[in-house]
Amino acid sequence: MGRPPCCDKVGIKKGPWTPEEDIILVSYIQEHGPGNWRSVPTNTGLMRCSKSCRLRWTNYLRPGIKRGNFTPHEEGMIIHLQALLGNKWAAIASYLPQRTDNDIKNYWNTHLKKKLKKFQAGLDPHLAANSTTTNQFVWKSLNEKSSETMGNHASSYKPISESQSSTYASSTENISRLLQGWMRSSPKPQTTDTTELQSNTNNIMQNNNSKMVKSAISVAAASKFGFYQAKDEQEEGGGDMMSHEEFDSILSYENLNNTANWDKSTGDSMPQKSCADDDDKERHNKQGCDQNSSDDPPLSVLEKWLLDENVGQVEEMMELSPMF
DNA sequence: AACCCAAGCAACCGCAACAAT
DNA sequence: CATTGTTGCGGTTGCTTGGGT
Repeated sequence: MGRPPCCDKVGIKKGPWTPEEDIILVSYIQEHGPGNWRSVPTNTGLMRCSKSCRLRWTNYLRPGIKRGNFTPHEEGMIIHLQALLGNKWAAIASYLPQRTDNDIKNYWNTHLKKKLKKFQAGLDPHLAANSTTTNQFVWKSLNEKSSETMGNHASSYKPISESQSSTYASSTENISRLLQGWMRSSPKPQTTDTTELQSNTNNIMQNNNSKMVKSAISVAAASKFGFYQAKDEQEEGGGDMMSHEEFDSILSYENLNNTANWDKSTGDSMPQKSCADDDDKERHNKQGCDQNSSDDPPLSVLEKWLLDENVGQVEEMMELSPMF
């Protein structure tokens, strides 16, 4: 009978995060950087446990998160990686740098499982017995299918490296979106003044933009895997966002200039916080900080194999599918 | 309009891994 | 080496929302 988990402590708030809490959290992280989550609730006054703060940051607030529909190619990647790695969502997410493990996990459980079942049901039993083979088959099938449905839109696909400015949402964009959603759902806002709140959000956004960075490994992976994204999707996401384009235009420059310092796994968006920082050295080493160095990233055998294999498959797919 | 149900997703929980002492 | 504290991960829950009746 040990002490209760931190989140069970009296006074710890649970449930959905409010925009105010998000702003407080982002402000704090912007100033101090992610990590040392233990101290976050204490220093910010947030009535949340450290785990909750970390989760909120990594899954929703950190810059670089892409939300919304998964592209057919992302689907394929997930299916393929799941077959290779199993339910290692964090590992899978590392190959889809714009997506969080939670997002991928949810998408797998709610969409892809069903799709796989559906496909497996119609497959040759010998093929279906091998999940890896099956999933790779499904990936191709799905892509072939999606290429049919995409039709003329196929030509509008382009590599992420050419359109990354709009694919990388800032943490403040996330807040903005949340704020708007929250305003929609709350006729009588809990805050004194939502205009002020939005103004605060904008301030944070502007401050945060200067620190907006992007993962070097993600760029490498994206270019190597040949991630593609539909223009339609970008446009679709832009409509409901306050000043989306405006911030995108700023981000596009910042992102490209801060590529090398982004630590995806910690969500560390602070370019000035180098990998050599004593505090984070171990964690960075463990989680692949070396990959941010100017040298070629050291890849595990599995990663090398995976990358090589996927390159082959992507190229093959690009040849086979009109989508690419 | 009211109710029911299923899907989707945000958030929580428990455990494992790791570092510090 | 053992203990303690912190962080990260994967499974699961439960709330919200949208569609159907």
